[in-house]
Amino acid sequence: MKREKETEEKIFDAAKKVFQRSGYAGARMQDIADEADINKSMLHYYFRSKDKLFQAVLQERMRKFFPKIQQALGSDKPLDRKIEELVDTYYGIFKENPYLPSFVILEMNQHPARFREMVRSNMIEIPDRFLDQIRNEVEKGNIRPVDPRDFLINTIALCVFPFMARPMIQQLFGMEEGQFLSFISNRKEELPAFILNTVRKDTAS
Amino acid sequence: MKREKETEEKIFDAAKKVFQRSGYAGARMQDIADEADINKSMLHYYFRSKDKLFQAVLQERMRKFFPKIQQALGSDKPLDRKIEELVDTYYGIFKENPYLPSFVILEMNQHPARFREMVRSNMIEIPDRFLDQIRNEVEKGNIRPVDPRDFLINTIALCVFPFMARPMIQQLFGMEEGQFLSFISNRKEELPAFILNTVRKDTAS
DNA sequence: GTCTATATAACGATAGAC
DNA sequence: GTCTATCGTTATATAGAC
Repeated sequence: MKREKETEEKIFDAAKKVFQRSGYAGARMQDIADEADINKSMLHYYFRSKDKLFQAVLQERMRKFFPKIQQALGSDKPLDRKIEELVDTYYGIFKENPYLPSFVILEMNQHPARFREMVRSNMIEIPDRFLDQIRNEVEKGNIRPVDPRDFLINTIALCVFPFMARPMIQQLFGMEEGQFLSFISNRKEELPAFILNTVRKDTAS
Repeated sequence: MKREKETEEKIFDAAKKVFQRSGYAGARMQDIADEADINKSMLHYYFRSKDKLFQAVLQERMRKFFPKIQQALGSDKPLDRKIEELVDTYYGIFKENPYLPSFVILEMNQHPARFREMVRSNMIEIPDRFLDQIRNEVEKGNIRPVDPRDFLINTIALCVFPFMARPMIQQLFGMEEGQFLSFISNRKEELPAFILNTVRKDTAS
């Protein structure tokens, strides 16, 4: 039957929405049922427990997004093009999933063991090609001597942070929704330069 | 009596710890009581409700830390010295409050209205002196044309992000606690350069 | 598979003795 | 002020009719 798949999917989509907005502890099974417009019992029928449903959501979110990042990091493009592509990837993700960054940060810190296990079991790791590329650029003298891990953290931080800190940014700078979106959109243009500059070589050498 | 203040303080300290680690929704009054080694009823005797206790904690956290940031931003130091001082300030705070960044992000996104009201009522804002300073450096041609808001976001992102993403960083790079701390400590030395470079002027002009 | 009704446990909060 | 006992609610989860 078609109905079967449909119900499970409606529940799952609703769960993604609610868990991302409220986190595990803040989410209510009833909220998810309401969001899916489905009887609360069905949640247990399809997923047994809140914990199981959450695990499924977390897993799906990770499998959907990390590979995209990994792919961008692991491509054979030159560094400047790679960073542009990475910025594009991040913005594409967050445009449609604005709660994703704070959700990941929340669950990562709340249940670090569960989170790490999920990273490990999904074989999420930083492509060697990227780390080697940075070391290579340093050796060639194109960028200044830098720990590749620092550079990666700089990159992700500059991409991700504005989305996580959105409420504070809007309050401090008096932005409405639309103003924030256009600010973010403008920022995107500057972002590759910000990122690459963090490791740009001193010219007064 | 001395006992009075002591109990209230023990509760408050425990509440800070538990709320920062677990967030509002994830925190349990019993956990706080246990952490304080005090009867659960006392929590209500001194603070009436979980919500009131949380508000008190959130308020205290904000009043303790934001002024330090504001002071660093608003000083009359030259930009490079100011950034160094700001990095110092952030690291000083997070060294003793590792859960603070993720806690703020969590509550900011979970209860944006309450958060904004608290920002507003505590008159937390970005010192004009800082924004003017950036505009001035742009005009003088010392840094490249940049929205002061972008520069501020870059600064905070590069300082704060590693503390929020700690579990992921440790997992991806296979770091133990000690290794993370020494990584963070090394990073601190590079940070002012990373930050200032994001807006450094092109030399190929 | 879907619904209603209900079991069961957890949690915030209060009453009342001391 | 501090404790024990307990109330009232809400949350997850299950039983059972259809």
